[in-house]
Order: sequence, then C-alpha cells, then structure tokens
Amino acid sequence: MKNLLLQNISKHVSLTSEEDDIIFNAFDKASLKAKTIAIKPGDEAHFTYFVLKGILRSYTIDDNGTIHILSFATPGWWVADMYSYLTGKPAVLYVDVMEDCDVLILQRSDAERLFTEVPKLERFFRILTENNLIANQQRILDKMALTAEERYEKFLQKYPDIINCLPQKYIASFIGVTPEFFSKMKSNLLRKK
Amino acid sequence: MKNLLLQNISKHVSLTSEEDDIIFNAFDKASLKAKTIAIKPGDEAHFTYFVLKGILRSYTIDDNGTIHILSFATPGWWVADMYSYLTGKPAVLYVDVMEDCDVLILQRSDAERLFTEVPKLERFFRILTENNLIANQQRILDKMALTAEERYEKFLQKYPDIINCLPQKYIASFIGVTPEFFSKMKSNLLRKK
DNA sequence: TTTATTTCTTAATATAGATTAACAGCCAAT
DNA sequence: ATTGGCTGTTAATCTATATTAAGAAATAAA
Repeated sequence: MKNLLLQNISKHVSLTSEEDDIIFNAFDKASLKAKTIAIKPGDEAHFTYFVLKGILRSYTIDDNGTIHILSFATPGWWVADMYSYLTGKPAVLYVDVMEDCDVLILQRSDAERLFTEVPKLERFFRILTENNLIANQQRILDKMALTAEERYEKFLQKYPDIINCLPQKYIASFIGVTPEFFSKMKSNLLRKK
Repeated sequence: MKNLLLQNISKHVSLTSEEDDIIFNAFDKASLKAKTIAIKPGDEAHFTYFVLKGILRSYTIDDNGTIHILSFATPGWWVADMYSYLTGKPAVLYVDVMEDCDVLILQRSDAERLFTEVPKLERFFRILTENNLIANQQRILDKMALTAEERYEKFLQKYPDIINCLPQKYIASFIGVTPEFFSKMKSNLLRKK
C-alpha cells in the first residue's frame, strides 16, 4: 500500500519498488503543531515539506505589517521557502501551520544526491516545478488584468475544497485585497445574483 | 569557440563535446523580423526560443484591449508560451518581436528525447525552471506588497541594461501601471531627488 | 523636408480598493 | 457567566492608480 508521497510521484514518473524505498528513506517525518511558525525570514530553510495531514501557508509581511499569502498547502502538496531551498541562502518567507500537520521533510542536499541516484526523481521535480511556474505566471497576469471579483471567482473554481476550512481573510490576502474590501465585494456579489 | 547557447548551459552543468553536439543539433535556427508576432493565443506553440540576437516580449491582452507584459527576452534568455510548451495545449500568450531576432528553436518533443539521452540537460532545465519560479514568486509578492514606485526601482536594479532600448510604456506595462501614471510617477521621483 | 504615427506629458476627473473606526458574533479560557 | 480575543460586517473617508482628453515631442514614413 503506497503512501501519499509515492502516489504523488507516480502520477508523473513510474518507480520500481527499490526506487520507492530509496526515495522514501530520504525523507524525515515530523509533526507540526497548529499556530506554530515552521519557517521565518532569515532561517536556513534548505528543505521542502510534503504535507501528509493538516494545512500550512506561506506568506510575507510588508512594512505596514500586512500579510500577503503566497500559497496554501494541504495533503499531497509541497511547501518550502523556494528561495532558501534552491539557493541555499536565508529564507525570505514565513511558513506557518494552520492546522496540526504531519509532514515529510526532504533536505536539499538529500534531494541532490537522489537526483543522481534516481534520475526519474529529478524528472518528477522538473515537472512539478514546471507546473508550479505556469500557475505562478498566470497568477501574475491575473493580478494585472483581472478585478478582485474575477480573481475571487477563479479562486473558487481552483480551490473549491479548501474554502471551507479557511478564514475568509486568508482568501482576501491570497487574492490581494483587504478583508474589509473582500467582505463588501462578497455581499455585492450576492446582491447581484 | 562555444556559442551563446552552450555557454549558457555550461553555467549550470558541464557537458562533453559530444553532448554539446547532440544538444546543439536538436535546435533549429531562425530569424524573426521586428514587429511580427511569433506566437499568439490558440497557436500550438510546443517549442521554446533561445535568443541569440534581438528582443522579444511575451504578454496577454485583456478584455479592454490593455496589454500586460509578462517578460522580455534579450540575448541569452529563453522565451516560450510555457503553458503551451509544457502541456501541449494551445498557447495563451502573445510573443512578439521588438527588434530583429536570431533565435534557436527547441521543440518540446526533441527536448524530451534529449532529457533521456543527456540527463544533464534535464538537470539544466530543472535549474532554469527553478530560478524562473523563484523570480515569479517574488514578482507576485511585489505586486501585492509594493507601490508602483518601489516596483519601478526594483525593475531598474534588475534590468539596468534593457531600459534604454525599451519604450517606457512597456516598462509601465511590465510593472503593472498605465503609461500615464508611470509618466507622472517618474516626474514625481525626479522632483523628490 | 514634410507628413504621419507612435510615444510621452500634463491635467481634470473618476474609481477600485485601502484605511479607519465602531460594532456584532463567535469561541476559548478564566 | 464573563472576559478577552479573533473574525466578519458596515459605513465614512481617503488614496493610489485608472480613464479621458488634448497637446508636445520624438520617430518613422513618404
């Protein structure tokens, strides 16, 4: 019985059971308590999480103290401070725990060793990164070309499953508006329909 | 004497001269005339360009007819409609030619064949995509957290070389403001200093 | 050189979304 | 039960940026 990680990887590349083992053993397991901060700016966060259970988010805090959410991570998703993970420099993001989590942890150094040992894993991460890149490009264009309302509707379509377990001010932050404006916008939407 | 492409790849992985040949031969060469459209939405654009000479840009046009520039590409850079290139579906972006270009063209099918033949190339593209992803994540956060002025100053620092060969309304479009506002903002900046 | 086209500037007006503030509802802890 | 802290709502006011318009400057075309 494959675990969530191997299931996830096998969506893009097929592994032998030896490869399964090599890969799985490279990960550490950890539990993270809700309302704790897993990564903060300045940390040497040279690892990535794979979420088995719970929810995390990544974000920055600007000079006014406003939070800007970059991503949410639910079971089956990856989260990291990609900058720190990929460059080996200190983190620029916060990652915190919204609901108690079980995660698998992959250190960058182990990932690099694995890439040579199991080239198919390098392929998997290439594809994962490619898909992530496309999504981010679209998000840049959406922020420039769409209204807050349209971005909200896209969000609803794209993440229908996590909306319910998310305070709505987090959705506001993700799509790039204040919670007050978001509240008003939502009631406008209801009135229209 | 290595050409620009192989020089570029060798920044991240080191190739034997046979690998150099295999890779270089997988590319087609083409010249593109200024003011022509290389890719438009709907095209089956299952390839990526590597720029040897000239400048291209990628962008979308929204419902109001406004252009939103996603990227510029100068010699040594890659451009594609990543969505079409990676998924094999029709393009979503425009790519057009700002100055007469010489480009190398890599078809996705050839890239995939090469990845197996020369795993180091897969590594190169993984790294390229990773770096691109980091830059895009930062751009998302910048659009949410920074003012237009701050985004402009970041742009100046990041792309000091291409500013001069760029109509300023293109810079405005890249950082996500109208040309009128950009003009006003620039004269404010001058007055301040 | 003259004309035409595109780009840039300035200014008036408009608007999407931010800010501030006050209040109501909801949990969790005392 | 009551306090205190989050979260969401509503409303007034404010601001960064958009829109519209018109002229000036620069480039390209004739």
